[in-house]
Amino acid sequence: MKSEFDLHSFLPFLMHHASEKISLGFRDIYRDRYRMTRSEWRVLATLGQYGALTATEIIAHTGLHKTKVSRAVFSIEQRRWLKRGQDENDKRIHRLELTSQGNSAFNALCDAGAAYNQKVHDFLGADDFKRLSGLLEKLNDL
Amino acid sequence: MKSEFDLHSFLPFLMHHASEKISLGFRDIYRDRYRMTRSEWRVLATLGQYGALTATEIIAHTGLHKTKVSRAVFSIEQRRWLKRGQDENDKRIHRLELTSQGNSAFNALCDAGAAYNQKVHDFLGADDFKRLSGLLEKLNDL
DNA sequence: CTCATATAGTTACATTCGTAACTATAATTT
DNA sequence: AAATTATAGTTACGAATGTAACTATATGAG
Repeated sequence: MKSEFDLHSFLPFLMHHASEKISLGFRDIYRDRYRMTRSEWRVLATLGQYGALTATEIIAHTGLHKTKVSRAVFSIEQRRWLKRGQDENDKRIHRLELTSQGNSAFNALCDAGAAYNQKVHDFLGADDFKRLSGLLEKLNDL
Repeated sequence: MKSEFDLHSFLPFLMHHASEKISLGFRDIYRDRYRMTRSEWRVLATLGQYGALTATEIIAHTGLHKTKVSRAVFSIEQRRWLKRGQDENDKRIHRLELTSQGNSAFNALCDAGAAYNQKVHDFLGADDFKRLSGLLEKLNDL
């Protein structure tokens, strides 16, 4: 073992381990209720939160790979949870927007999500939760 | 949009986003140099750090799914980077241990990993880095 | 205006992944 | 000891993923 290298302070490991734990905990909920993948849930939630967006804007918000977004949009569209609107100025672009059914599903999952988030919040305590959120946001600028 | 629910304080999103950013940054290194997958790198690193382990112990350390570990071990074994030793008392178990070639590869990646980790460390600053590591470790007990 | 380059998004293909079923061995019960 | 249950690890198979190539449209240079 190299002395300068320690798995316990190697951020890619720590992050990935914790992230899997946290995201998989909530995944069970949307997977069991709606048979959604993680990408689909993230796209739904992003559209639910921000309203109409293009695929590229969803990518900017989520960091998802463009093929994941493309497939998730297709799949959510097939459920009739979103509709595509043509953009007048740029025919390459679709304005993606949740239908009322899509919004209902989103709202239902928000409730579950808020409850889940609260559980983590309580576990960490308000201060540490806030600190963690802040640090994670800061990493986005790396 | 539900008022109680905000993507910017929803931990599964924050964590996953940040985690992908951080782990993918380093993945380029082991992927380009050795054509390794993330699971393979994690298994290699775990064995490098802790010495001989069983597959179950690797799972305990990393949180990886058992099929990922099984496949990663097979693949690393094929590179001659690890060897399996039979356990005297329990024939189901293999003691997995890096060969000297495996250790060389691990050491080389440690150097790159330490450099990468340092970059993040410098970006966050020592205090925030330490705080973040601590919070991530705390989440393992959730 | 035409040609070259860039961007938005989709798709084909090969790889990777997760679930569930399986084999082999160990531990426990009766 | 035989039967049952539990554990370690592997594998088959379908689902999800990433890379690279592709289509369509837009933008910019000459």
